[in-house]
Amino acid sequence: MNGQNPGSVSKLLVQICKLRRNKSNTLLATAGLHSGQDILLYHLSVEDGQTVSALVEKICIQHATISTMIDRMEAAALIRKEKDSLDKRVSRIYLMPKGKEALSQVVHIWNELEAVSLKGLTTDQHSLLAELLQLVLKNLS
Amino acid sequence: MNGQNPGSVSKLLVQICKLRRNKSNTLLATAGLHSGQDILLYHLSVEDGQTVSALVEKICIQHATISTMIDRMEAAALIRKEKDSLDKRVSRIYLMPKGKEALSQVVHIWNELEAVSLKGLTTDQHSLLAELLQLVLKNLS
DNA sequence: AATATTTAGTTAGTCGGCTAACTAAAATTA
DNA sequence: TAATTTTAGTTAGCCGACTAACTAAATATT
Repeated sequence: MNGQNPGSVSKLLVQICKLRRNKSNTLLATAGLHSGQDILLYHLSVEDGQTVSALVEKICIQHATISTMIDRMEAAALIRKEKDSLDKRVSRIYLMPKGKEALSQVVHIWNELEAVSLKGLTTDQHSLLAELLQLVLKNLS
Repeated sequence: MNGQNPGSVSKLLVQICKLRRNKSNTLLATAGLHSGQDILLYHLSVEDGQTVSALVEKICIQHATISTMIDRMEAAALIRKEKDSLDKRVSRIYLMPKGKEALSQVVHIWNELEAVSLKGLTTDQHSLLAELLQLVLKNLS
């Protein structure tokens, strides 16, 4: 199944994601975060007070998933959930001091992960990889 | 944070893995499998009757994770767990008919995922991508 | 105005993944 | 041989992710 041909890109992706995720988790743990919470905080840093639905779309996650996630992050004082005054169906999520603090560490963690992943690659290789991954991303979308 | 530079490979990887995983899950569901169970079955197809520890190493997973996974897959009649007669600590895992049947679908699913992911890429681009991902994988190992 | 439909989130239940703490058996070592 | 250490798996508890079924509120329709 794996002779001289280019090899399975899927398998490589699975392995890379597993390793990347493990590394990310251990780093995020030092910031008191769990896997995926970094992304939620990031989107709030771009725009605070977003609705749950808006976050769902940006993170590409299910309503059910983010719902419990938000509850846990609120319990951890990272964020705050508040009902919208006009539309009582919607909830808006706001960053809390502890969330902002974690966020500053998240940036470093992301930079470190990126640096480790691309160690030894030339700028051209980096660009090429990004381009090719863009194509793959488009194919899967 | 994201100007004209090559862009974050990490972000691309995260998005790709999320989409790939979703596609994989829906396909695997048609074979009666859950995420990750395909890989376990594959390794058993390479060598049946492996110990739990051997599978742990090959799949790069935690003992605890595979333990419950095996129980569930045994309950689903995909595999069978048997205590080794010589060393009573170890358990050996064997493919069951239902597992073999699912396996035949897994091959097709993997091929389809690979094809979808690489649609539109030339052979050169495919090779290049695999090479670059190999470098990233090595960096993360 | 009353009914139906769409939209926003939540809850229950399942699965993969992890860590930490544990049992049991084999292999070392004193 | 008896005590210690290592090895193999399990269990409990947590988190992210999903589907399916649900509540509640706003909007559309009749």
